[in-house]
Amino acid sequence: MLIGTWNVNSIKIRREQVEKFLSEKNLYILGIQETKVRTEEFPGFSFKKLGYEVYHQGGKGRNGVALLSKTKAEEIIAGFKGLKEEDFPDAKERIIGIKISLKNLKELWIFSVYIPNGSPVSSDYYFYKLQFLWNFREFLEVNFSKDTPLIIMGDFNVAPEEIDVYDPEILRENICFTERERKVFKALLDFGLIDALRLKYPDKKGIFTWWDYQFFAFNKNQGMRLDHILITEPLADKLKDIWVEKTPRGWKKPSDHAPVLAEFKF
DNA sequence: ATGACTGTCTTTGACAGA
Repeated sequence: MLIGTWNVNSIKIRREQVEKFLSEKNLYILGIQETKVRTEEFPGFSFKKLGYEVYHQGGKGRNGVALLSKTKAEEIIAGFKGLKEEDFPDAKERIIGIKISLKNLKELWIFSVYIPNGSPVSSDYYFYKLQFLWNFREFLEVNFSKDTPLIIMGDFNVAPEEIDVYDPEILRENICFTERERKVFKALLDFGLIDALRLKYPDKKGIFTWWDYQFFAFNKNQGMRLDHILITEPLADKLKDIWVEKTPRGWKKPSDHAPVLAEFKF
């Protein structure tokens, strides 16, 4: 079963690319980030006609997360499910989760998340990002355990390690690669989450999911690995392979992010 | 060279993104 995550940077601009991608890859589940439309403005019909159930939470012109699934959700979570919600007013535009039931796995939770960017470093917004990540860990502690089958995928806006950026010296303490962000991301993993790509390819260099629109960054493969698929231990031996699908980043009028796909044996 | 790109709205410039 193939699942994926893709920050599309506007579903209005990228709708046809997502349709094409879904048809070509026959994805079972796709998590989408940065739809940039209100909840009710999501073009659900385009994906329903391809056989997907559609779940979306968005905001006016920004944020917005969706899950497209071949299986109907049994439960849906939007945002932090009440945990310190007053401190994180945009959480419902950044976190969506569904519980589905599969033949060999009767309870699987899947999340599509879009962590705040946090730029500029040391601004109020930067500290909001750090607190958002920390609250996400608390949200997991309250609602799940490390033994729950969980797939948390999306744009975390953090490159965890030096091999996850094209040049750690140039980018050191730049947004998405500061010590503080990397520490909080590690703390999130300490809940019991595994970075699926590093489970399969612990040392492989040059794997990125985002490239700046400027500076011919994609042609030079000057990117960062900001989009992740995190899984709990019960799913580790079910992961067959995981990779970044770079092709859509080379299409005309691309998103600045490429999809990450994972193949599971469910 | 405080640049370079892209998408959105307060739209014909400002801003956010990463």
